Amino acid sequence: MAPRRRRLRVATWNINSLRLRAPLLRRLIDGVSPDVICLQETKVADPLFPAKVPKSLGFPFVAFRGMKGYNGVAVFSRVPFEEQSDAPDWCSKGDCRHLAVRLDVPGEPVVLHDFYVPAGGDVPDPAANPKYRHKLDFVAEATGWFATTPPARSILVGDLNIAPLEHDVWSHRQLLKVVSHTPPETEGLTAWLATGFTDAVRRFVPAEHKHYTWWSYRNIDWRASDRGRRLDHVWVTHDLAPALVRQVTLKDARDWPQPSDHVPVCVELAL
DNA sequence: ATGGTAGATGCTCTA
Repeated sequence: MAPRRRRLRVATWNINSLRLRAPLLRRLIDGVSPDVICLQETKVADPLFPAKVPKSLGFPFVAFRGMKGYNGVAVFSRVPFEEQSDAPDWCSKGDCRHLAVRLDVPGEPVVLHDFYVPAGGDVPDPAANPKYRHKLDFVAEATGWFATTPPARSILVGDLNIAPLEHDVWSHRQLLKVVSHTPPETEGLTAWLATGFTDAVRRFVPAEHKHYTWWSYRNIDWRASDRGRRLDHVWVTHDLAPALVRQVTLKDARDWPQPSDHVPVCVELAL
């Protein structure tokens, strides 16, 4: 029997509270018909995880890692998967920022990483700001891990909290000293990418085009001021790059009722 | 140079 090609759509979204915004997942599903949804900032401890939410939306395969109040990641899937347990506890903090699963797709499995990188606080000085130091350490540790465990047939998504390119922010010059776009962060993220990945979204959106996934709640009119940043990413290993079909960034999600400050990003592959 | 909003939590932290 000839192997059947299969389209795989993977969406990533910083939902900023799963329990509060679960109703919005219907809009995400109607918008991009994802096979897999990776969430960040679920903000729910595991014993309180709303298991009915993914089931009722038609996603029977679920993994989650959460804690009280902060952080938290989850994967909802229509495709069977096995959770990988060999990933490190980044920076030994046990703070629920990563899940890795092995998707049971036609052919060899595809490994999917869902990351929530620390935001890093306000002051871009690792000596004065432990949150910024943690962020840089986290990225460096992930870079080291992928460098010594070279990834293949892998997808890495998530809120990486860094906008690496000049046109991933509304003003490159004005954000060079703002956490999310400082040289130590963008250089760190570039080194992590270089452990074996390609930036899937930028294969479809030219580097000279402004492209954002996050707009602050603190702007009265986010669309008019358009002071956005591209903090949410989809990377694929080089062996999967030829399979990339399209990307969709659901900018309209920023205007959904009671929105997250991040919008979903979805990538489709023809495996 | 400043402050603006949002969510979980519980007299404040994180983003």
